[in-house]
Order: sequence, then structure tokens, then C-alpha cells
Amino acid sequence: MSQRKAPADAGRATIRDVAERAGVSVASVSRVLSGNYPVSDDLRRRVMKVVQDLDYVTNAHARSLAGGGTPTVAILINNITGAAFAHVAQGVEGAASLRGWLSLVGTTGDDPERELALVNLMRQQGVAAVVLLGGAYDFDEYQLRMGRFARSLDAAGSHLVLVGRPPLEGDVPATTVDYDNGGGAYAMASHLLSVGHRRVLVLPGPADLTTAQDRLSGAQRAFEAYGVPFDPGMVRHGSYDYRHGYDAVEASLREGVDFTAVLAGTDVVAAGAMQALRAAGLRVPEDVSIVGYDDIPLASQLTPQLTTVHVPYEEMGRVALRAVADRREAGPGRRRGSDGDHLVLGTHVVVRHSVQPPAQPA
Amino acid sequence: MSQRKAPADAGRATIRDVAERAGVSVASVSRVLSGNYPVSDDLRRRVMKVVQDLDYVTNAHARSLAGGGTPTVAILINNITGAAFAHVAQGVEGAASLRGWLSLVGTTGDDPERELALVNLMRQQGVAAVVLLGGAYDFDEYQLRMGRFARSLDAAGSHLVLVGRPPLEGDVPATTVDYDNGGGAYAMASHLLSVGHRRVLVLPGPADLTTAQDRLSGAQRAFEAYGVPFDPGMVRHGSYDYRHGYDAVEASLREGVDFTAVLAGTDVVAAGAMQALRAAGLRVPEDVSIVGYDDIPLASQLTPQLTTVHVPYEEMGRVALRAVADRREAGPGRRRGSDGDHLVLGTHVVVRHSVQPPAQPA
DNA sequence: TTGAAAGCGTTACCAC
DNA sequence: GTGGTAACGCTTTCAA
Repeated sequence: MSQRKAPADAGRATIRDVAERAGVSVASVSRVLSGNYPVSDDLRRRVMKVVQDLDYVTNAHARSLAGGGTPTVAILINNITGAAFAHVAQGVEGAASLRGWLSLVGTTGDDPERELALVNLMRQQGVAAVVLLGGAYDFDEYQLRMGRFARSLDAAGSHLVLVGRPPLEGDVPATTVDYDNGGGAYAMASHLLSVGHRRVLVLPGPADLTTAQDRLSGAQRAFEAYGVPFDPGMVRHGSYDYRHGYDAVEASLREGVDFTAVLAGTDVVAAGAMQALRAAGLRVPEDVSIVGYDDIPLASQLTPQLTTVHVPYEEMGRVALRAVADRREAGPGRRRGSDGDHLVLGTHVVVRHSVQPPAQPA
Repeated sequence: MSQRKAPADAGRATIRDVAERAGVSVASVSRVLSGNYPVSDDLRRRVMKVVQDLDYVTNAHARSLAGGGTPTVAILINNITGAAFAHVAQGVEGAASLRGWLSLVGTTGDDPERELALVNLMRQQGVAAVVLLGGAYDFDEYQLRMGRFARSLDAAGSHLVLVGRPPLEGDVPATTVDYDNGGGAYAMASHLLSVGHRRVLVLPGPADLTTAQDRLSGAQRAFEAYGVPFDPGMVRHGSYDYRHGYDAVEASLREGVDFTAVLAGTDVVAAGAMQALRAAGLRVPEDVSIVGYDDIPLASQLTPQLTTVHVPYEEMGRVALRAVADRREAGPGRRRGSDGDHLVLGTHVVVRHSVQPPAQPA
């Protein structure tokens, strides 16, 4: 009996400490704190007083175990550092905390092992949803992998949400929030073509990244639409970073490649390209035009400000969270389609100052 | 008896489902999974088989309740979107996952109410530590507030870590990981002065933000050291963003303020300043030199690349996590100093291409 | 309106 | 080695 651990001695105070000290039952304390049950004013006052005195907060783990608990979303990303991520995360986190939800963040570092470990970890945490961010490699393996994740999560009462990734094929319990990637690239390339560019250097990104593939094919479609032959030799794949933009342009210049514009797969790549052009004594946009993709803050901080494709990252985050919240309210079994949802948001070209008709028409 | 819920029917499978199906005791399953206890190979095989079949993962909440559990760090920030944050978060998250710890993220949006709510929420979650990021306003209130947080957290077996914020005064159970803010500003201003600049426009940031105050006073010290009178009229406070950099320079130019260099409180502010200079037909650094602070990726992506002060954000994150991990291993009661720790990392100037001696010596 | 007690899923201690 | 089983802190019927 007296072997029970000392009241508020070690560790945090428990609901029992509060109950004893307030001279009421544990159940009553729980009711007062949950607020979803009628209690007398007197009781409420007594309990709250003690809660203040003890600086008591509920143990979230115990609460979850017993049924209650704050819903939590997990955001998994390759690299926290990307600006695009930050905005999606902001969207998710904002929408989450608006509803009193919590957000967890994990980084995979592009390591499939780690991704799996994280998904399982999140499953252990009993998160309401796992949001996976960013493009994917290797389509087939990806489909298999995500299918497994989706089912595992679903079986555990959670849900998989893919943001900015290809939707899953077949009957898989997952939600995809996507943007019109190809459409944006199409529009961006069209913009370049419409002002007269014909020889454009294309830096789509990693060859095996779905996002990059979509952007490239969107651009190709634009060339076709304009009846301009698309020269595969003008395409240079590489990672989505500043370095690649710089190196690709520098190399092209060195090799004497003839181009009047650069279509970068990312604003950051565009920034690198711009720098390389400058280093070679070329002016932007007088000598060479440049366009990016993403419309992160950097785009408008460059000189000249970058014409690019706006991707509604933050909204995607909000939409993703809303999707899982709605689904959760709808209750189990009331899934939209058996194959999950696929939401796609629009993109649009933001015209700034990095494009100009080519000096000497090709 | 048979009223027990159906095995792996609703929700996720439990350890009991695994035990039954494997024909062993719950305790054995726990042992196999924890791995911290001798078990026969046969038992291990049997259990693992079922675990795979059922795609079972332990319930983290139950585990925490029962004693085990994954330590978790909470990172609280005003705004996820800042590049500096991303790097600190990366440092924390990286170091955390290295140790198998989890990271939670919450945004306060500069709202004290929300900050309090989040700290309490984290307390509920039983996090091992709460890491608060970013400068602070209103020094006295800040001290009081943080003191309260520190004690609450400490009483609950958690710990407060302040990163890039002023340390707490007095006997408060908190750890501060700081950087030599004033020193960096001193060095940066000295650099400007040493190449001959005398009339420098200073854009320190928000007047009431401690970070900005430190940077300003550091710069002032440099002026004193160089025997150059510091003109308060050349200081323009404002928020830490692109817009402010742009506006401040534009206004100064319009008002005919005479300056040969601008000392920006942040790389982003510097970017705005640079743009405004360009818009006014001024060249950087030929006509006006510019320096920033932070050394975020943007700094090297601008043209010309920005000379700035490197702040070891990611390392601060790592150090912060290491500090709490160490403290936790050391066990309760084995705190370093009764007033907590105060670690301060160094900063240094990164010379790039945005500074040049003034065209016409003042 | 309030109290008692049965879980929730794990871990860890105590027997065998 | 392995199996019981009492916590862990809370929510939620079920009674009163």
C-alpha cells in the first residue's frame, strides 16, 4: 500500500496526484480536463487549482493508450534543407496545428532503408498519417514499395499521403497530392518558344527522378506543339542543385554548344546557370534567357528576377492535411474511392525579368 | 472471456496477437523484440515469423508508458521557412536519428500564446528536450518566461535548450547553445573598415530582437576600434527580410544618404539591398560593397557572391542534441552546473566577391 | 454529478 | 530460458 511511489516526487505529477490533492476521484479530474463532460463548477475549480499548483499536464502516451490522444501527422522528406520542402511542411504544420494536431518530421537522406525504418517508426507512433514528400526514383520498385507502405499503414488505422510524387497504381489505400508538373513545364517552354527562342539548353534534373522526367516531357510537348525540333543533345541531366546548373552551363559553353536560353529544372539550378553565364561574361537576359521551376523565394531574389513556374507547395501541404483530416472524420470504411484519392493542383508561369527575345534569331 | 476483441481484426495487431499465434508468452515476444535479453534461437525464429506475417510493430505509446520508449526532441520555431532554421533543424534531426531519437517540430508564428501551448504540448508528449530556436524579443519578459519553461520542463524530467538565443540568468535548469554573434559582426564590420569604407549603411534587423542588437553593437565596437565615428543616422532597423533590405536601400538612395557599403543583418536582407542598388543603376561591388550575415546557401548563389559571416547553424543543432543526450546519459542529478550550460560556437567571415575598396575614399 | 474499476499494449520483475 | 503478472497513467463504461 505505502509502496506506491511518493506523490509528486520523482518525475511528473500524475492524474492521481491531482485527484488526491483535490480530494476527488481520478475520473473526475479526467472529466474536468477533457472538458467533454458535465461537471460541477465547484469540482472544476478545485481541480484546476491543483492542476495549476502542480503545473500538471496529461501524459500524452497514457492518453493515447486509453483511447484519447492528439492526432499526429508525420512528414518524411529526403532533405529538410530544400526550400520546397519548407513550404510544404509549413502548409502541413499550419493546417495541422489549426486542428490541434501535432507534426513529426523525419529525414530519409535518400536512403530506402531509412525510409522504411521511418515509416515503421511512425507506425509505432500510431500517427494518423504519413506524408511522403518529393520525387521518386525507379518507378516499378517505387510502386511496390509504396503499395506495401500504404497497406501497412492502412491496416494500422493510419494513412499514406504522397505529396509531389507519382500516384499509386491499382487498388491501394493512399492519397496523392500532386501538381501539374508537365503542364507547368509545357507552359514554361512555350513561353520561351513564343518569344522566339529555338536553341534552348535543357537542365531537367536527375534522369531517373520522376519529377524531372515529367518536366522534361512537358517541355518536349511544347516543342512539338510549336513545330520546333527538339534536340536531345541539348539536354543535360544532373542533380537538382546549384552546382549542376553551374557546371552544365560552363561545360556547354566550353564545348561551344549554341543556345539562346536555358530551361532549368529548378530555381536553384537556374541560379547556378545564371552564375556560370555571368562568369563567362554573358548577360542575362540580353545574351541568354533563363527560366526556372518552383518559384521559391530565391527566384525573386536573383538579379534579374527569375521567370519561373509557380508550384503551390504550401497549398499542397494544406490540402494533404485536409485530405487526411476529412477522411478521418468520415470514419473508417467511408473511403472515397477504393483506390484512394488523387488531387492535382495547378501550376502557372510567373513572368519576371530573366527572359527576352533572342538577340539573333536562330 | 470471448468478449475479447477479435485477434487482428480491428486496428493494429498487438503483442498478444503475436504471442498467441506463435504459441509463446507475451513476455517472450517482448524479449525477442527488445533484443536486450537472452532467448533461444527457436523462440526468436518463431516470433519473428509471426511478426513478419502480421506486419506487427510495437505500440510506441504503450512502450513509453511501460518504461521503454524512444526519446524525442521537440524543435520549436517561429517560422519553418527560414533557411537558418532548416540547418539547425537538420543538425538536430540528424544527430537525433543517429541515436534513434525522434524529432517533433512545431511553429509558433511569433505568438507567445502559441509558444506556451506548444511547450505544454511537448511536456505532455514527455519529450526528452525542447529546443527553442531563434532570437528573442523583450529581454525581461523573455527571461521570466523561459525561466518558467525551464523549470516546468525540468520538473517533468525534460529539458529546455535555447539555440541562438540569449542564455538565461540565474539558477535556471536550461542549456544554451549560442554563437559569437557580436564577434561575427565585429569581424565583418572590421573587414569593411579595413578596405577603406567609412560611410556604411547598417541594416541590423528588428530593433527589439536580441540577435539584431548584438550584431549592431558588434559592428559599433569595430568602428570604435578603428577610430571611425559611428553615425547612428546610418542605421535603419526593420525586419529580417528581403523586402526590408530593398526598401531601406531604396529610401536611403532617395534621401541622398551617402554611403559606400552596406552592412546587412542577414544574407536575405543583403539580397534585397543588392537588388535595390542594381535597380538604381549602381554596381556591386564597384560602386557599393555589401556584406551579409548567416552564410546561408543564398549567399553564394547571388551575383556577386556575398561576403558574409558564417554561422555554424547545423553544428549548433548537433551540439544542442548532443548536450541533451549527454545530460540524459549522465542521469538525473548529475547536471553540469546548477545554472545549466552555455555553449558558444565561433563565427567567421567568409570573403567572397561583394566587397571592394570604395571608389572615392571618404 | 461523481466514484470505482476495467481495460489500452508494453515492459520488467519474480517465479519456475 | 520462459511464463505469469503487476504496474505505467489515462479514459470510459457502469453504478450509485
